[in-house]
Amino acid sequence: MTAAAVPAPPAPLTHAQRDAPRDESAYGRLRSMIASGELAAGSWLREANLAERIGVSRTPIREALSRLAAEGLVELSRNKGAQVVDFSPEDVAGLYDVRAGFEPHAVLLSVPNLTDEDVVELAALSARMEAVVANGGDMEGLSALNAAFHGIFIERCGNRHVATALQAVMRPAVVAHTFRKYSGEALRRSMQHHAELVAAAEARDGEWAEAVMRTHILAARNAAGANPSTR
Amino acid sequence: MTAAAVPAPPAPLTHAQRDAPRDESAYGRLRSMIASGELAAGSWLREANLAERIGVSRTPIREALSRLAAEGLVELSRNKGAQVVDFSPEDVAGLYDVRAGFEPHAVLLSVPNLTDEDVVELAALSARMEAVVANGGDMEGLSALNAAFHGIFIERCGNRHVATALQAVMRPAVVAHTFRKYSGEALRRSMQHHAELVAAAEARDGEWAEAVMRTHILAARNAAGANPSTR
DNA sequence: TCACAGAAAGTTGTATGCAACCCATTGACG
DNA sequence: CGTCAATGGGTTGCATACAACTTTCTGTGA
Repeated sequence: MTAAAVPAPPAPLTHAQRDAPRDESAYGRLRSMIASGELAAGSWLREANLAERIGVSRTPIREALSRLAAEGLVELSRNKGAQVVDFSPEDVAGLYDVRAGFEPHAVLLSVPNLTDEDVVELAALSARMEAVVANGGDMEGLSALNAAFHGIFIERCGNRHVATALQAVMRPAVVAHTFRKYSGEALRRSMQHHAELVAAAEARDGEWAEAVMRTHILAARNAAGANPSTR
Repeated sequence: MTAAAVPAPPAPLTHAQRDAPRDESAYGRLRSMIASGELAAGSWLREANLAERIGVSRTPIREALSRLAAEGLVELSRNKGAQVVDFSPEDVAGLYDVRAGFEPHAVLLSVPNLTDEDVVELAALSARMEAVVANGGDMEGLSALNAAFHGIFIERCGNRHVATALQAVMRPAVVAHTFRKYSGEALRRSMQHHAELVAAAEARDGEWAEAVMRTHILAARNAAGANPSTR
């Protein structure tokens, strides 16, 4: 990818950041229900049922479903309804393959653009994630922090459309699911990658950060049970 | 990017293909109105107004707008409405940069997977595009054919999420706008690229195709008035 | 027993009405 | 004259009602 000398855009917040912790909208509620597995993959989503569970009418449910469909989290069948997309191991592998091919380069571009405040925030997010892991749980919260961490690099790469493209393959549901499948060791290693990314960012060493990010994503692909040898 | 050995998925048709020529739904109508410039970039979209122009009630309009917002074609402001996103030259450059970094690799992966029928279809699409250019016009139709042409490569690359990610940066409105800005010479050169891609596909030479595609996209970036020297 | 037609139930797609909210104008007051 | 509050028009957000479609069940006939 050629470096686009786009002057830092007006901070297009990612979905994961904008409505990460508590989004009371029907869209946010549904998304978190999918991410948590409360709505199982492959299951049919009945609008009336969801409306009652969330406590709104069908109208906002329908808008949320169409938005989720555009993001690829659910699949709509005309006059038949929506179902949560079921990610096969091959699908998950494909998602991480795209990220592995894309995100490290975005990191390479972004490191020179990072402000001191960015680095401080990266360090803080890394520390918070380690704390969550130490307290042993809340994989959904961890997933949100992780999205914010990665989002900083992506937003600073100088091309806001990189975020657009990557968002399509950073499905919260899949990431949360991956975290849940992590072994204790894999989880600790993942946190170490974050710490090393912070170190590379502090050193403003883009190539180092690029390499760490590639490692990080390929390790995640493996932890998701989708390493090349098994498929 | 590592090649994902995903066994050709059940043909997830792209939006551009599924509803390219005539989509009578409110979503399709709105999308084509934006692509054609009938709804100017930056202008506010009033739901009641659109509903009347298209001849439906506000409900399907609202769903279409939220879907278009998820795709990044319009921007929603809560309680204020939607406006067509305005792509600055830097934005357009960023879009083509992402494509330049991504799509050639997808082509490299896809060429070995192309069936004879795929190659025939590619040749047919290329011929149809040349015919449209020879008849001198219908940039919207050309844009649809172009999307189908590129879509074949993307769908055959063995990773359906590549399509998901690329779709986010292949905005029909931008592509159509780029075509409109093409000079006659740039347009003919673009068609030549297509023909050369067909030749590379017939020869099953992935690296050749990859190189042509990279050329093709960078030429498009330049034609869009966004070559690096000018920004 | 099986196949098929018909009806009935359930679900989605659309239209409409009303409340909440934003914005601009206007008027009064300092 | 400038500032600020009230008010009105206009738009969006949500709830509800109804129409259209899909699926399933049931009953009849071979």
